[in-house]
This record gives sequence, C-alpha cells and structure tokens, in this order.
Amino acid sequence: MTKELVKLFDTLKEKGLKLTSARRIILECLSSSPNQLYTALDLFVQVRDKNKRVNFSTVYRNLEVLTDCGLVQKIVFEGSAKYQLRAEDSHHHHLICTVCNKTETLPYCPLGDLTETILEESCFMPTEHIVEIYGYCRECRPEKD
Amino acid sequence: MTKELVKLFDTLKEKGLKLTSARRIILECLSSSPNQLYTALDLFVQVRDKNKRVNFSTVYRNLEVLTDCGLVQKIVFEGSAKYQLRAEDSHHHHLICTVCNKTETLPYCPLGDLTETILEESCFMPTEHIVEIYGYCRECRPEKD
DNA sequence: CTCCGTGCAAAAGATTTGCACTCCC
DNA sequence: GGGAGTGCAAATCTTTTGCACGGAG
Repeated sequence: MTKELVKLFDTLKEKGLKLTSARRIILECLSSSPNQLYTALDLFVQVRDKNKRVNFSTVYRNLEVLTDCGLVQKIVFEGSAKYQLRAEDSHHHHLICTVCNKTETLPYCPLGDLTETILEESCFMPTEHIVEIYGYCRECRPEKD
Repeated sequence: MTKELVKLFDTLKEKGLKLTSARRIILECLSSSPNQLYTALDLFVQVRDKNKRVNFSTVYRNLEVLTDCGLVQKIVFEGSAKYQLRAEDSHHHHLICTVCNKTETLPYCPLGDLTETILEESCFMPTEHIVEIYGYCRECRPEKD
C-alpha cells in the first residue's frame, strides 16, 4: 500500500470518518489514476471489480463525503459530475483533453492576484473560482500541417 | 419593444430560424433580467406567465437552439444548467454572487495570453475554457468589521 | 403549402432518499 | 453496543426524445 493511500486513510480518520471497506476501495481506485476524471458510474464499475457488494448509492454518498472533507475534487461538465483526488498540496487547475478526457494539471492559477483587482474594480469580493481549460493533449492533437 | 430585442429577433432570422411566439417570449424574459442566471425551470415559470400554452420541452429545446447559435450562454453549476443572454460583443467571464445568484460581467479574460504559455510548457493545446468566479456582490457582502 | 417548431407524454440519465440491517470504533 | 455507514429499492430531478399536429414564412 502506497504512502499516499495511507495518508488519505489517516485524513479520513482525523475527520472522524470511519474507514469502511467501501471507502478504502473507492480511494484505492481514485488513487490508481490520479489524473483521470471519474464519473460516479466509471468509479462504480471499477469499485465493483474489487468488491461486488458495494452499491452505487454508496459510491455517490462517499463521493459527496470525500468532496466535503476536501479529499476529492468535483467538476461538472458534459451533463454529469466528474471526480478526482484533490492534490492536497497546492491550488491548481486542469487541462482537459476533449478527445481522450484525460486531464493534466496546470500547476498554478491563472487568476493570480486578480482577486484584489476585481474587488477594486467591481466591488465584488471573490471567494472561489472555477478555471477549466479544454483542448488537445499531446497525444490527441490533430496533425500539424 | 427595445432595440436590443429587435436585434435578437433579427439575429434569429439571419440564422434561418423562425421567430415563433415561444422564442419571442423566451427572449423577452431573458432580456428582462440580463444579469440573472435562469434555470430552464425558472425561465419556464416566467414564460408560462405570459403564455400558458408554451411547453417545458419547448423551453429546453429553444435554450439549446439559442445556445448553439450564440445568443445564449449556458453555465452548469449546482447540479443544473443555467442560462443567460450572451453579451454579443466580446469574450468575457462572470462574477457570480453565491447569495443572490445575480451575475456581473468581468469584461476581460484573466487567461490572457496563457494559451501560448500552456502550449509551450505542457504541449497541451487549449481550445476553450471556463472561468467562473464566485463570491459576494456589493449588496450581499457580509458586513465589514 | 411546407417544414420547422411545438405540445404532449413518456423515456432516459443522474442523483437522492427512506428504511432496515451491518460492521467499524 | 451504539451510531455511522451501507444495500436495496424507489423516488426525485433534470434533460431528452418520438410522434402527430400547427403555424411562420
């Protein structure tokens, strides 16, 4: 079992949540492809492979729990929610390939100090933001001509 | 009837779409609160007030049509799609108040020239992006202390 | 007159919930 | 042992679709 996984489990416990077998498997699956965006269904299929007794609702309920306690990041696009482990270290965003749906990480935030600027310009006080960048990853990029 | 409304109707016709009474009413409603994000249901309720015979599916179908032809902008958050007239002039983003749900416009794009940078750094070729900024508008801002 | 657009009803898909039972701490 | 968590089934909510009919151009 990887160090990262242990850390995830510990975080769960610290938050007063029980480490059940469903949660263990869900975190293992998410952790096995940290750059993939899973729908609840994607994840359920993979979880099911490891333990047939885990229910779809349980996956949903736990994705919500894990999102609330900050271990998982939720993004909504193309009609359904997608989930991914949240890198616990730093604020970042995603580069999402519209062909293969794999994601890469943009390790910094393009908004930078914009919060201050917006507050001054618009009297609007930003608290959170969504930045998602869509395009072609290196593999899926159309041939250059 | 406002100038802006006439312009919207003309755009419809230019695109080869018929100006039906449902579309007229939908655009009137959207145009009456250009800074509000409407769910399909919100809009349906308001449309219904003006003409009881308009169907919910018609609202959905037209929101899609209007989005496709660029008159309306669609944003998905909090579990459902929200719609708003698209300012026809320029690329911009939204400041969304998490209290009253009203939106303001951020008249520029915080990503700026980042497309080039990302391509160089990551070999990822951005084609589109979502930037939505959440926070408190001037009216809903918590008391300063 | 001709289709695009619509009303209606039903289906599809995503997500949530009530309840009894289970099993982690 | 107690309460958080789960399985199951059904409900709910959002969005889509098939089909026959109606109205804008």
